[in-house]
Amino acid sequence: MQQERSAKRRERILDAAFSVFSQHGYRGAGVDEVGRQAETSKGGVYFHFPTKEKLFLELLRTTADRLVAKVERAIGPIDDPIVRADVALGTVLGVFAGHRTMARLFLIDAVGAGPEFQAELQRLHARFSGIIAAQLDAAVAAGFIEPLDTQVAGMAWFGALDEVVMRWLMADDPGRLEDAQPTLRLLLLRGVGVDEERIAGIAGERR
Amino acid sequence: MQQERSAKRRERILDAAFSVFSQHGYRGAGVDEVGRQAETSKGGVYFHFPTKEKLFLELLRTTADRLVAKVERAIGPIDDPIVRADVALGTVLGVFAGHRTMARLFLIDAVGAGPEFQAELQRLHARFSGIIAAQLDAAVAAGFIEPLDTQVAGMAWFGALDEVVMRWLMADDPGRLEDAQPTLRLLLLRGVGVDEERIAGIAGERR
Amino acid sequence: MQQERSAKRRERILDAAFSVFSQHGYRGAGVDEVGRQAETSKGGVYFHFPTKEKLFLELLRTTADRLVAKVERAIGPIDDPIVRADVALGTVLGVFAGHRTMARLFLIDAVGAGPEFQAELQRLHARFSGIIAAQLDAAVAAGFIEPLDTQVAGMAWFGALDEVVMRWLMADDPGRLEDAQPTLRLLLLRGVGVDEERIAGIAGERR
Amino acid sequence: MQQERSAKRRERILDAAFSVFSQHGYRGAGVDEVGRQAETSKGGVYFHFPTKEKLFLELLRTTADRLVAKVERAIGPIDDPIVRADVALGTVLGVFAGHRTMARLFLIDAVGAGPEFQAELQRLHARFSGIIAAQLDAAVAAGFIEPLDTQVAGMAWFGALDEVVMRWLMADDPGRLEDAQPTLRLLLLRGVGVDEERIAGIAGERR
DNA sequence: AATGAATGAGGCTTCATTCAT
DNA sequence: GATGAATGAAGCCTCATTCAT
Repeated sequence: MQQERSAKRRERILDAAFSVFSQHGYRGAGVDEVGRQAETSKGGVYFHFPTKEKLFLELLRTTADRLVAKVERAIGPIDDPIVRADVALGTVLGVFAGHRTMARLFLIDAVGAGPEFQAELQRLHARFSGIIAAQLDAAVAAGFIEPLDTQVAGMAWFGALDEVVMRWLMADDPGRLEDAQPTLRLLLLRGVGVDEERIAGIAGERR
Repeated sequence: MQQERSAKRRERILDAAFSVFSQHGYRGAGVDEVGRQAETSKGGVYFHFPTKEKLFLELLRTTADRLVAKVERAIGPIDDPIVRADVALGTVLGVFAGHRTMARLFLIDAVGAGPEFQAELQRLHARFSGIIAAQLDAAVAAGFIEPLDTQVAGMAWFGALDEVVMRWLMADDPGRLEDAQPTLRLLLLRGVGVDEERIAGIAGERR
Repeated sequence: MQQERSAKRRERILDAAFSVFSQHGYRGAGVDEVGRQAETSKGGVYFHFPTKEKLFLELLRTTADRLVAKVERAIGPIDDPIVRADVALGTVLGVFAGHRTMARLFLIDAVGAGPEFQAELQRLHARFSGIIAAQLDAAVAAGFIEPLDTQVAGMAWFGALDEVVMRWLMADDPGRLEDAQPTLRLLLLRGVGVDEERIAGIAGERR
Repeated sequence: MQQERSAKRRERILDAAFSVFSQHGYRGAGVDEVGRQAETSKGGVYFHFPTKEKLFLELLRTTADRLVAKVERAIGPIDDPIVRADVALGTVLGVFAGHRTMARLFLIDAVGAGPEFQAELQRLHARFSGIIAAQLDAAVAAGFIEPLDTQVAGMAWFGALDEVVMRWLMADDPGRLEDAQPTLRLLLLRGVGVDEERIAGIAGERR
């Protein structure tokens, strides 16, 4: 019973931390504020997490897990690796579009949290570009596209997505993030060598 | 004479600020440390710059100016817009490759420096993606590629570049950044619809 | 329990602030020193008061309240407005005589604390001279003295008192402040037109 | 020739110091600002005065000298000590009325300038109240008023004047300082025992 | 478990003073 | 004589962390 309560409190703190870190960055975020948003006290936060940095790390890990899980759920039932890559991209785009603050947390820095944290962030980026790269590898193996450096391609995909989202985040008059998707899809799929006909097919399905 | 000395000192401070901000981010950087690296005192920094934020802003502006100037010098004598875009990308890549710290400053964000700074950073990203977009517009006008949303394409190019550089920056064993260029070029040029033959031509010239 | 402790600490800080501000003036007082004298840390002070200025303001307000209350208690049971005025003056004189530092805080100014503070100081002076003026008004109404500008008279009384106390505060060999009271009383009462006989009566009572 | 220029520059610095100290108090005044208002540099100030405190002290002394000289010039041709006292008071009032800033410098503190300065300020107050006391002594000797503690009376006079001026200085809507003079004169002269008839005579002359 | 008071290192900034030119 | 760049101590304030209750 109390365990439950405790776990719930922990969760509330993570949620609050998410919100605060997203808005102020690691260095700018205050533990006080996290406590306040979690409807707890500063001491409460320190009961559940030994350190501001550990709190951030855990936050990053769990949030990343949720996001990766969501992507994997989305591409699970799909066979065509090209479509899988496209859906992965679209899913991430969609999540970010719906959660501006999460986007900031992931895409905007967290400089100042020490090397341990930087490593975690890198791992996160690597997971996403790795998912893309895996689909591209499969596409190469299936003969759908010519061989290429899929690692770099994965990074490029993720980076392109990242920038578009970031600019949208910062814009005064954002418009709809989804409007950028067709161009992005065309650019990226064509970039790795998918022929135009197939792209048109994919675009058609998901219109 | 003194003016010269003063100007030189100012420059030294900017250099030091560059280094310190790059390593610790805006919030994490200390004015004390900037002074120390500039072989000056804290007060010396404040004689030349009224505020930590203003110092950062000026740094950003002047560094951006230098970089943009370098890119424009590089593409100046070239006519073919496709080649220009490629050269612009290559130049930025090269500069970053030679200055890891500058790359961090530009690409890793600096949450906590206030909205004025965020705006400046956005302007910077916009300048670079704008340069790309301009070349793509010219290429469309010249009939080299099919029409597309060049704004989004510019962002995507810059973002792809950004991510590749970032990952290289963070890698334990970086390898050579230039090795990623052929893949990136292929991906991006093919992505906007440049035909493979022309890409091969460009790649050949610059090999 | 904790509330009590906290309140007590708050009080200790106010006491310390009182002492430090009195000795160094607003600008010259250091928050560090306030903490030290309160047997707390700088942070402790800032836990209870958001700002040096707010601390000063609160100090001023509460001390003024106490002083006014004391004066009002002293004149409460007295009917004759002339006597009331005299007692009010005597009370303030007595309090100052017993608390040199408080006197400095009230009478020596605190340039540099911002307009909000200046206003509060003015309000304080106005309260005291207002109390005097009220008694004089009553005395006029009762026909004990001729009509006169009681506002100016109140100021003059307070100012005369202020200067005498100040000089006593600053003197190398202060002597007893109370020794000045008979002269002051004579001067001020006669000044507003109280006849000598009545003055002698008052002076007799309180000798 | 150059001596003249130097002396003139010194004078300009004193003038500027006067203005700056008046506005910000001792602690709040900046040497930089003094230099700027004197159309000189900080270094220039330090060439003429070894220290901020010495500058302030000299300023105080010379300004006081001027003021005392003015008072003495005003009362010089007058014989009746009562009138002399009254004229002295009126002169000071008039000067303050015309120079709000000077008034602040003299009447508002200068806490924070160290004991040497406090002593000087005291000396200044003592000079003025001494002038009054001297006239009162003469009046006693001449049999115009009954004997009394003229030291205390002098202080009281100066203090009353001080407070009235201060309140006028701080008021939102000051009105004319001179309007307070009749009440003040009546209060103070009657206070020391001048009979009403004579007061009426004095007041009549100067109306 | 939780609270919130307390701590103290460290951060940005100001400013009196010095000194090379 | 004068300038203004430079110094560094000191000031106000923030905030991660600890701890008595």
